Amino acid sequence: MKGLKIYNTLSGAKENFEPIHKDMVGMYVCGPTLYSEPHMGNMRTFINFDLVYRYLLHIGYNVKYVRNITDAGHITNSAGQQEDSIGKAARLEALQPLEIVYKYNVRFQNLQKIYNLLPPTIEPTATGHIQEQIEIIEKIIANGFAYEVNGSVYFDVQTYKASYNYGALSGRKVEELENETRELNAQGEKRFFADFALWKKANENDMQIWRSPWGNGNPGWHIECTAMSTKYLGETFDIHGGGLDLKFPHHEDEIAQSCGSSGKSPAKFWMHANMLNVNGKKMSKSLGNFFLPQEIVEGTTDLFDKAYSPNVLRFFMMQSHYRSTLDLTQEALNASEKGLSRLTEALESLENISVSEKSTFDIESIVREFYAAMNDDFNAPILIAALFDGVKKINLIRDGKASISQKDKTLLLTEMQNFVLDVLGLTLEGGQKDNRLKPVMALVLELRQQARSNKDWGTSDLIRDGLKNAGITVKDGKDSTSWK
RNA sequence: GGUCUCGUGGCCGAGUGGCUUAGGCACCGGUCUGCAAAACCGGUUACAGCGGUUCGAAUCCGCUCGAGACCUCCA
Repeated sequence: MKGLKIYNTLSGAKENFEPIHKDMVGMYVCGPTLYSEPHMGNMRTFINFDLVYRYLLHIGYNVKYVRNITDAGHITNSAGQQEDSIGKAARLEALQPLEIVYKYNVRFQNLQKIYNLLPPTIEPTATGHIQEQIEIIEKIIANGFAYEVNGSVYFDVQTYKASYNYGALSGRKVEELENETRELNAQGEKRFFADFALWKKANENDMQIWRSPWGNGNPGWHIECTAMSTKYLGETFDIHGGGLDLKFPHHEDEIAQSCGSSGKSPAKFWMHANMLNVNGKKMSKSLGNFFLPQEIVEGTTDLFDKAYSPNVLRFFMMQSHYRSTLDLTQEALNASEKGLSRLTEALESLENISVSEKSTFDIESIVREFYAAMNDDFNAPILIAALFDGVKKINLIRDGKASISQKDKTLLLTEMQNFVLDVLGLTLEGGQKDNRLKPVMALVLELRQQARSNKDWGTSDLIRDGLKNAGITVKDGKDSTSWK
């Protein structure tokens, strides 16, 4: 019992978290569909679950973290766009689906490094698990919850509904689902409008086709997650996560598939990360209001007039709770940039702070706040507030207005580093100064100090302005001058 | 149309019955400083509206207005 509470979408309440197997946690998170570049909104979900992963590790769990890569079923043509006849003719330019996936996966993996995401234990692909998907479909059919029509297999929601609660996760009732006329040629094959495809018969245009007991085709939209989570984590595991937009139908259908095949609900805890908004609206490809994680780091997006480090983006996201929507604005990013800088600088100065006999503050209670915040459903904003409480104390001690004992200093330093670096996944950018630059700067600042001693303000300011143009800020302290 | 969520001070954003100065940024005042910046200290501004429950509500209930999500691939 580590005191962690997690909001479970299944129950709609925070519940005490106890893993199925002592000290072991199995976590599955729905990953990206790599038919195009992941945007910042996609990244928010992965960053939030990275926080979950990091905190679970920090409090001592052995975590198996599975996050899939969808590379089948959704990709119909080149780059997911309308294919023109000329492009089709040019064989060299026509990309195979897996070429597209590979291309964007390389970028996605790079983004994970840039944004300091810990790699999952495994990132399995849908195409690598076709056999497993087929086997689960066979089980579902054998249990009477699916039927085959014309080389396609559909999940039988009405039959399922008689034994299980379809809508357990999303709270939806089948009767209330919109029964709209959808322009799907398969619509006529379904016994019931809410039935969903487990296996689809191949079309002539399909670029990905596999053999199955029902003929050539490709897997349905939801079965891959059931197959891969079952394979790597078992029929029942601890946490299933994903974006809020996947709650229905994707996650609801995963539950149906698991119950329909193994008779067991897949996950004890369902966690949903909320959306990233731009001007109050969900960032999405279809709305076109998205930007790429790479663009914002490089400052090449039109939405902002400057570049921000991935560290700032991460910190910005950590300042809101994962279950809340978050509105991205330039002003908010600027606020995060400054706040983060104050936090990391305090952390650096803590290392060099001098100690006294006694502490003015109750350091242990501050540290307890860190854990209390994260134990309360990963409340990172509260954690950050507590960290800034530490910042304020550190600055007071540094200015000689308060004191800290060696023991407390070690405690505070260790825990603040733990939470800032390991849990929040931030990095100390200020600490990456070029070693060759250090002596040069020391020399330059020495010359400037001499000028200042001689009241030669012209030379002093010339140096200061020149350094500023070079991107180096000179900070005149009480006794010494520093730079960054 | 159906289901659901949200509306907090200039901005972002926690908080779900009384005690949080939440926090960050901005702003104002002060300290420091050759000046400036940076640092530091202190301070102002709030709970969409109306009604109800309660000794007491930003927090519970109802209504109104507004925003958004899902119902179709979607993090």
